[in-house]
Amino acid sequence: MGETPPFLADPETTRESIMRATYLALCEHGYAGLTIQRIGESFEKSKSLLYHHYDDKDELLLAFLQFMLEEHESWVPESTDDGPRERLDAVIDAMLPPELAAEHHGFTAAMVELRAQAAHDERYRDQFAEHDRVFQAHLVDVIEDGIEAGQFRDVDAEAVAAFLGTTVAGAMTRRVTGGGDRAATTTREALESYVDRVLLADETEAEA
Amino acid sequence: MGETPPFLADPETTRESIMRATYLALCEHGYAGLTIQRIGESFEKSKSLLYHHYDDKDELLLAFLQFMLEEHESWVPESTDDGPRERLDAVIDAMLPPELAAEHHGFTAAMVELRAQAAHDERYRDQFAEHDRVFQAHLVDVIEDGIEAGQFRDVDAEAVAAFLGTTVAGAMTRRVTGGGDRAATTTREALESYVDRVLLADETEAEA
DNA sequence: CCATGGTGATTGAATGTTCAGTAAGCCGGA
DNA sequence: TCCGGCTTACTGAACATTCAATCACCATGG
Repeated sequence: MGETPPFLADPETTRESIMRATYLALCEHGYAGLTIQRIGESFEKSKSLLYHHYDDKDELLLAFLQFMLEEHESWVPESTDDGPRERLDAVIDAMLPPELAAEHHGFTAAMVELRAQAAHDERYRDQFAEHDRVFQAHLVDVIEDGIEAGQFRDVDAEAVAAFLGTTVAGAMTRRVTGGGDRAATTTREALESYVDRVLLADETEAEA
Repeated sequence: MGETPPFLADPETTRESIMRATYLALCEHGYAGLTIQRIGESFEKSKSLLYHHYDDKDELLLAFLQFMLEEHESWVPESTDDGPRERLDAVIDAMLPPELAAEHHGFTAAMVELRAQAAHDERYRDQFAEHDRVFQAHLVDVIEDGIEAGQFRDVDAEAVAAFLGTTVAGAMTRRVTGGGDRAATTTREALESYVDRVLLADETEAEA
């Protein structure tokens, strides 16, 4: 424990340092076990300083989600070198890696917990709605590029992206709240076959 | 607010009454806002009596989940009259109704929150793993019946059921944590088309 | 008279939040 | 260069609240 994604490795401002501490505390204790005290313990400065920068715990966590979303946006490799199919696989891989490393597990679990807060808190709901929009827009991009490149069938990209996003969200949730990794791996296989069927059906139909 | 499913309508034992109170409090306040006090307020007897019947809050909630699962099992209509396709649609409808009534919304949201607890609590994880098993077994039943009846293609029922279950879980989650009902309705449409494609492909292939 | 079901007041711990105060930079003027 | 005032970063201790859990006590039927 103590690993962070690269953009959190060596924070330069105090706020970045707080984001890092929040990340670490979330991974270690989950949202349910997250207290200001615990964030303070992963923080080189004092606990009360958190209140100097953020009004309250919720504002801090919302800011954390916003921060992660922004970093995530500026982090997507955008490797247009590969073909559309490879790019699509890469996106799914990023959200649903075949083997969930121990450190990633804590963070994934915490994100599932955080998302659940959206069920009764509008601010979280807005935040995750935006997150979903960004993720889905990315999927739409990849799919439409594939269509223009003549590699994918001329499907409704929005609809396919929404479906993929929903299924991936379900698999992420199940992976950490139920049957374990098997839920994720079988979902990946099923998605492969779905993509084959729906997006690459040209060849399949040609075979028929 | 104040509506309950039929099996909770008029509790006969004190324990059933506690389950009912828990249900009502969960719908009204969500898991995040659920306190023993609030359960007590939806309960005709006193709050301390809860501790007479359950050791602590967690035991009560776990018992509640177990209770809901058992009632749900004994509640499935098993209408074998309809065809396999109709039965499958009915199952999906039950989990993902096209219009989420206000009262159902609170309960769905609470279940999403409750499931998120499984991310850091093994007892909840076991509970929801069992829930998923039961639900998926039901789907497998319907699919296998459809295959035997010659209405569905000879697919891997386990795999298809797992995929459906995951997607439905994702849609339920998104419905209450993000984009609202649109996530659920588009997912339903996509699932329809998936079922057409994967399970009923005989006719489609015949057309080709 | 005691076991079972039930009550209202109380407590103790956890935790978010505040606050008075210190240290450290910054800047314009003498 | 040094000084005074001003602002920002930061701290430790205390405060206020929430909430699960308990306790002493009551009632009623067998």
